[in-house]
Order: sequence, then C-alpha cells, then structure tokens
Amino acid sequence: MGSPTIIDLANHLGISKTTVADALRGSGRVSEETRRRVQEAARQVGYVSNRAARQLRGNLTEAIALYVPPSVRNMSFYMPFALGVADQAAEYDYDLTLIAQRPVGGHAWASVDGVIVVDAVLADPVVQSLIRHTVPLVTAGQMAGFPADRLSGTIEIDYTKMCHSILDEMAQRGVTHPALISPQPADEHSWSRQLVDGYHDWCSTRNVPANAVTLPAFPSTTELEGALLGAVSQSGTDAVLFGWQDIAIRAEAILSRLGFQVGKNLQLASLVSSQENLHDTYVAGLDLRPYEFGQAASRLLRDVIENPQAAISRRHHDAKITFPKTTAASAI
Amino acid sequence: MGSPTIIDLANHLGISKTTVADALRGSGRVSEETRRRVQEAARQVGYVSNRAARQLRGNLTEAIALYVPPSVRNMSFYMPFALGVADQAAEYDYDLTLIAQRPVGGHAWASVDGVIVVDAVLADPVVQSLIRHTVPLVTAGQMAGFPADRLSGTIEIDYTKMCHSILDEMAQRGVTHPALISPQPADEHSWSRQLVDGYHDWCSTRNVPANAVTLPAFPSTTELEGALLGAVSQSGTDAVLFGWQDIAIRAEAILSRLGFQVGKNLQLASLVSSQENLHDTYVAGLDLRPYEFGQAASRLLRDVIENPQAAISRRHHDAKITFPKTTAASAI
DNA sequence: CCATAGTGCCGGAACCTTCCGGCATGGCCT
DNA sequence: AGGCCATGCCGGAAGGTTCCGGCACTATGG
Repeated sequence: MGSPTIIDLANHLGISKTTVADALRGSGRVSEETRRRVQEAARQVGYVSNRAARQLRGNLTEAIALYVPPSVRNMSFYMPFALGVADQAAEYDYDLTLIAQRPVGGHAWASVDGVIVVDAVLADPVVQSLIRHTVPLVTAGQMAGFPADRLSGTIEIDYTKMCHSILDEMAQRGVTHPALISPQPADEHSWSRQLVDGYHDWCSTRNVPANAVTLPAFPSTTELEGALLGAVSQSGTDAVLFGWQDIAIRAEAILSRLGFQVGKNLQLASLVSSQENLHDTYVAGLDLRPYEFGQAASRLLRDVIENPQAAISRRHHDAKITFPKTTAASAI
Repeated sequence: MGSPTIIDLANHLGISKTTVADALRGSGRVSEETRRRVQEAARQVGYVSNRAARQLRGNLTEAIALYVPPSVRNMSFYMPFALGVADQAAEYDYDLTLIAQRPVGGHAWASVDGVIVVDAVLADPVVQSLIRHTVPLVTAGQMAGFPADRLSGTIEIDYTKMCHSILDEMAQRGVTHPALISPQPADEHSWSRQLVDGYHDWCSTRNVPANAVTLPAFPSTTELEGALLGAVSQSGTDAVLFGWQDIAIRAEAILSRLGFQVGKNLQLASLVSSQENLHDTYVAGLDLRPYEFGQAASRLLRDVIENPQAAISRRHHDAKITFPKTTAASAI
C-alpha cells in the first residue's frame, strides 16, 4: 500500500485523478473551490507526489551531480562548496548526487539533468567519461583544454583581481614590499599559478620587486622555515601572502619564534577556505567563501539547464577580505 | 526520442520485450544463445535501463542520502568521508545524494532507501525531520539520545581504545607523562569528551597523574600558547596529545619557539583527519581515515537495508597510528 | 434561438520497466 | 500412446504521473 497516490485522493474526494493533478500543480482548469478542497485533502493525508513516476513521465530527473576529484579530497574547501551546491539546488527542487569514482550501475550520470565539476583536470577519467555524456556540464574553477562544445558554463575565482585587492588593501595599511609563498602548481588548472601571475602583475604595476617563493603542498617544518627565511631576507620585505591557510598559520608561529612581530613589523595574509579556519590569528584572510561559491555554481548550472542553447556563460565568484583585530573588511 | 528502450531492442531483434528484459537481468528462462544476442545488441546501441521506470515498478530508489550538519562544514574530515560513502555506495549500485538544509520539493528524503547521518546532534531540525520518516537510518559517530526504534545502526570510532593505543605506543617510546589538549566539547555527542575520558582512563590504569586542558575550538595564538605553557609546566610532562590536527601543527611551531625540541624532549601526537594533513611535521598522527570510515558507514547502511528487521547493529571504525620519521606504524 | 466561446471536469494514453501466468514444443517415463 | 515436466518464449498488467483531447454545461452576442 505505501503512500497515498493521486488516485487515492481522487477516489476519496469523488473526483477524477486529472482534476486532482491539475489542482495540485496549477495546470488545467479547476475551480478555486475544488483546488482548495484538493489541497486541503492532500495536506491531510500527507500526499507526496511520486518522484519516480514524475521522472518517468516527464523524462527529467530533478537532480544534478557534483564531481569532486579525489586529489583534493581532504582540503577543507570542498565540503562547504558541496553543501552550498546542495542547498541552492534544493531551492530549485533539485537533488544533489555526489559522483563516485566508479559509475553507478555501469552508467550513473545518465540520470541527472546537469553536472558540476569542481577543480578537476581534463585527464581525470571521470571527467573524460562525463564529457562523453550529453548533459549540461559546468565547471567551477578553471579547467584548461576543456572542449568548448561540451562546456555549458564556467564559474571561477578571479585570482588576479583578488590578488590586486588584497595587496592594495595591505599597501594602504603601510605595506610596501609583500612577498608571496605559494604551493607548487600541481596541474594545469592550478589556481596557484594564477595567484603567482596576479602577484607579479601587481608588483610590476606598483613597481615593486617581486619576491615569490613556491613550496611543496605539504612542506616539513624545516622546509617551511627555510622558505620563510628566504622570503623575509629580501630587503624591505614587510608582508607575506600565502597560498594556503594552514601554512599561513604555521608560519605565524614560526615567524614569531624567529623574532618577528606578526601584525606589527610583519603582516601576514592568506587565502582561506573559511574565515573561521584562521582561528583568531594575526593573519589577514582572503576568504574564498566556498559555500557561496557552491551556491553560485548551482545557480549557473540551473540557468544553463533552463536555457540550454545559450552561449557558454562565464561568471566570476568574489572572495572576501578580512583583516584581523579591526573591523575593516571589504568585498572585492 | 531519448535513449533506446527495452522495446526498441526487442523490435530490433524480433523478439518480445519480456525476453529482452529477462536476458538482460538474468531472470526468467532464456536460452544462452538468445541471451548473448540480446546482450550484444544492448551493448551495441548503448542501452541503459531507465532508472525512473525501474524505481516506479520496483518501488525502491537505489539511492542513499548523507546528512552532514552545517556546524562541521569546514572541517576537512567530512569530504573524504562523503566520498568514501559515495564510492562504496557505487559499488552496490547506489547513488549518494547530499541532504540539503531545506527539504527538496517539500519532502526530499522520502525518495531514498536509507540515510546516513554523521556527527549530528539530535536537536538539529534536519535530523528531527529525518527521524520522522521511516527509511533506515544509520549514524556515523555517536549520537546521544537517539530514539532506539528509529535507529537501524551505528558506526563510531572507539576513542577510548584509540587513546589507549596511541598512549601505549608513545609510552613504549619512552613517554611517561603525556598531557592532553582537547577542544571544549561543543555538544552532547562530542568525540572530544570521549577523548578526555579515554585519556583519564589510561592515566588511571597507568597510575600517571592526568594533565588535561581544554581550549575553544578556534583559539587565538595567545590562548594556545597559554594552554601549552600550562600543560608542559606540570612536572615531568614529556608529551602532548591534541584533539585537532591544525592545533597540533601550530603548537609544534609555538613550542619550538619556546625552546622545546619537538620530537626529542617533547613528543607530540594528534588526531588527524588524514595523515597528509600533518605535512611532514614531528607530530605523531592518529589518522581517523575518513574515507574508509565513509565506506564502512555505507556498508553498514547497505546491510541494514538488505536486512531491515535485524537488531540494531553497532560497529566500530579503526584509526591508524603513524609516527613521524620512522617506519613504525600500527593499526589499532 | 442558434452559433460561439468559456468553464469545469474527466478518460485514456504514454512513459519504461518488472513480473505473473500462460502457451507451445519436445523429450522422457511408464 | 498418454501423461508429465522442462524449456524457451511471450502478452498483459501494474506502478503513479502528466497531458491531450473531449464532453457537458452556461453565458454571451447576433
């Protein structure tokens, strides 16, 4: 027996199933009176329209999928991103399914209305397999070499702009010679490279000597210390911008061990996946707002699904700058 | 005209849809010869069985859902956990859908075969709403006060055992007086409390004075420094165990600033969501293996779905201990 | 008073799969 | 030869929804 159907409702009210359906979804011609009665009855018995039947009939799935590549698995950025996607999708009555490494039932992603791929590389077999399908596909974060005819939209963070914003902001606070410490770019899509470009760009417009160092993504404390010493040894260096949040926090401790007064004679700033992760340190944050990023990606995909034949749509997501111990904060 | 159906296949082969269906899913009676022909043809045209139709007919959804409460959003633990769930679910041909804060279509989670709730508290409105539904429900991580009749299974990390294991291991390496620094337990399910219990338990069996400090989850550097000084000031303290990974890494730097030789006269260890996150520090890790945890939770739910009337099943997930700079590592 | 349009409601088909019962055919046993 | 079973295949119904076309009835305009 299971949950009540539209037919149960119709029998109960002594009207036809068509009328019930029309009343509930606002289609067809139904008198206001009948509509009210039907809606009331539906609420009473807790009627919920059978999803599978709707899908079967309508030939759509009311679901989107998200692919997070395994390589970025344990970065804290992606969970809030995913939840942002899910929450926004729910707003549109879409479910979010997480794409696994191996296809479900031999061919999982045939059964969604669209796919979001975040920070993946083209070589990823899952990405390859997604490309071969025909559902609308949106990437979050840059993905070099993506075949244009299979891409429906992109949303990314404008690292150049972001870099300029935070460095300008720091300059206004007295910084003259910021250094950059960033992770070695692992693959072709890497934001790390864009960050470095943005930094050099800023340095040249400001006519300041560039001082950029790269490090392995997971440096030992000795390595980190070495890089820090290298960066601050350059004459005049009065600030360091970091590419990852956890490194920045470690650096704060190391630098104060080395005698620097972080926040006073040395300013620190870092990309962060959430302001909270900076704890209560003296590090300025460039909050990437992953949750909102996810929401925006979800909106983009939705727009693409609604309007499939439109041109590829490119959007940007804005980070948010926060300085510690002051109320100064501005969105770029 | 979308993708080919079983009927297209039947027409094409000049046989009945029933035979095609039987051939593909191994039911009914079909000659080996026919089965081969059908399978070959299916592969040729890229036939994929319509999910909605299967669901409608079979009254099941082939999907499970995961709820990650927003409060833990930006801990790096949960993404690998979720991916573990998804990958394992895929193994069983289940999709994983991420539960949003707000119900999809007014009543999302009616359309899954089971739900995993991870580290949530009973008071969470989404949890409340999930409880009201009748799908099998499994919790990962302890959830106090959960109505037993609505719970189908639990999998959690045995913090007491884990605590003993790592402390024993450290003791074998010469540690005699370990201190504990853990986050203030935020809610009733908190692993943090279990960790403290495990620690005290170990201390009393070993007859060692307990030396446990709690800190806010996101302490400032000053707070952290204060706590560290407090902990190591106790006479004989030669090791510190931490409840969160990022704190441990910060602490390493702070402690060496304070003149301690981490890894030599002071040992550090920490719970981590992944070994990788410890970078290459001198901190020993208690890797919670979130990906494998997710897989195990997925397996548990699957077992529960297959066997609904069984008694509540309780399982444990094992962490893995790793010491830096040595090859010594053992699973507990 | 007839033609026309509008309103409120309804039956039936379609979406694609699974599954139950049934129908030939052919072989075996007695 | 007659009964029985196994084999290979098939038709039809069901599952819950949406949507097209249609029917009866009322109101309006000429």
